[in-house]
Amino acid sequence: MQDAYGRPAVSYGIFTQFNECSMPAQTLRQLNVVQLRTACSSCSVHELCLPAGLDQHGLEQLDRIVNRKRPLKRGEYLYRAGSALQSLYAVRTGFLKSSVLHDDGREQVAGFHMTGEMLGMDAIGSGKHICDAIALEDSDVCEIPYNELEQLSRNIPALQHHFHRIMSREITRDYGVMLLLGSMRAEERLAAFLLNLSQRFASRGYSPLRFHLRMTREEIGSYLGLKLETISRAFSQFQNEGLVTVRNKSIEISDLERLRLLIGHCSER
Amino acid sequence: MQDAYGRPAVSYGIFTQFNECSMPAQTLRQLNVVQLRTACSSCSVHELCLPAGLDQHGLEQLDRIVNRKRPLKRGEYLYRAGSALQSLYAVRTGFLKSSVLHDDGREQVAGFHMTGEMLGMDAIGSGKHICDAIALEDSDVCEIPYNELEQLSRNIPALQHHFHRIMSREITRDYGVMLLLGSMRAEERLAAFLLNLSQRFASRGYSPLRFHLRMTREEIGSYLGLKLETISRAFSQFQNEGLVTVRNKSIEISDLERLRLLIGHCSER
DNA sequence: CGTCCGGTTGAAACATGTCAAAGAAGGTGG
DNA sequence: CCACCTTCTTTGACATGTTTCAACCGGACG
Repeated sequence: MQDAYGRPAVSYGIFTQFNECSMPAQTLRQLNVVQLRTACSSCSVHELCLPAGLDQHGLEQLDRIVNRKRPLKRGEYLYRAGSALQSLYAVRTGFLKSSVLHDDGREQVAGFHMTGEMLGMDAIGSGKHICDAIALEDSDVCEIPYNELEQLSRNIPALQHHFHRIMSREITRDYGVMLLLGSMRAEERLAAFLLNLSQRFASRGYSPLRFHLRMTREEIGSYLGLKLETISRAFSQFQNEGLVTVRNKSIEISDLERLRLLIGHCSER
Repeated sequence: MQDAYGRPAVSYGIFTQFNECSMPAQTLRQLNVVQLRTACSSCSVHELCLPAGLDQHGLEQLDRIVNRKRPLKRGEYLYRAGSALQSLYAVRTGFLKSSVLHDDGREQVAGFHMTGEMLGMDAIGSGKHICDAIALEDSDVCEIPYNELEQLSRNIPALQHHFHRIMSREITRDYGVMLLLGSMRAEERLAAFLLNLSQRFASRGYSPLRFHLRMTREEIGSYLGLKLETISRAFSQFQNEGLVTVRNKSIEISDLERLRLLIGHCSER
């Protein structure tokens, strides 16, 4: 069972309807209070954000600290640069970006976040977030109060280790982006970006070959260190070469292998 | 008391001589065994890598797990991409780089590391290092077995929190590099780089205005996503404009303020 | 003393950015 | 449900910044 975007239907309780109807805010808030304790143990995507080796007792303890935030509408901020660290967040459904703002107004998209991914670790160092996190579509996130996570992870080694791994993976991801920004040309960057998305969709049970971009060309460009026109041209180029079929924000990868080969073979820069 | 590079003399026991004389390797190794237990508590730079709130007991426990590695010669690897995670490392003296290698041989320098900075966190996620760490000058590092650190940090909240902060700061640093690579032009990048070095030297008690670069133009270029010729030209440009005086690898910043202004005011890219 | 490595500089090539115009998509309110 | 408005996207022509290629310099080192 899949939706219009080729996403497998994920059941996540009565929250589903919140994205589809427009309840008055008042009702919504009341329901949320009830929802605050929604259990990780019954979450359909918990294998994405929780350690495999977590036993029943550990799960229960975690359930006790994890809250569900009010669903975010497209364009809403999850947190803003400068705001104090309260919690880390795990994406339950939806799609977010985080972006760093330079003093002079330049924006650099630092990452895109999808189901099962964790946000907010940038704030642990200084106690303040250094980037904005913004929903690119209506999204639903779990909130993990940071202090309680730290405390709990002292008692549950598996959780502790898992948390370290998540932070470390953020670091390695960043290194990958640096490699991309520092040494690839435009088409390579876009190919790498598409392949990365493809792989992330695939590991969540979506099609690796057909997906919808949730972000604009400008946001892709910002992430890849390019202008939106360059992104647009690169897409056209890929399409002309029969690598992908682009129709607005829907992408179909026609030749995954050639897309892979493109990286590292189109220049020696 | 300063050395030829304007660095304050750091006393760190009998190890000092290892950098200055050339003992037979055999003798060296024997001495190292004795040195393995060199105490953090007596380390002159421990305020750089250890939490402020660590009490005497905590320090002693940490001393028990931290080893001193054999000093690295210039050009030696601390670890290589692909090697299994054993330990994290704190730079005691010296200067290292970490670099990611792309399949096709392209190298991207992901960071430079100086006294008090921690390396190796990239490996926690997968259990393997994803980058090479190479000494750019003779260096001396402390080795912190990762498993033991994880265990110890469960018992010492201050240590745990400190470790999280260090990882988080690595993430925010990476975001800064992404901003730089993604949205700055060549001269801005170099200015940002120099200012960053300046500030790091300053916080270690060295001069913020005069310092020696430990890396080549090519390594700077790789870090900044530019070619070595571009770095060279940018240095010449800065010199012509009276911003810095460059003589080989020695840098003197003549106009810190104008260097700062340069970032964000030379383009709107 | 010659060689090698790192650095500098110039000229030309090239990739990407900039500016502009026009078209398509998507959301909003009547 | 349509019309309008805004935002996003595409494409072209041109400008610009950075790379590429090549020559040369100077210091370090055997």
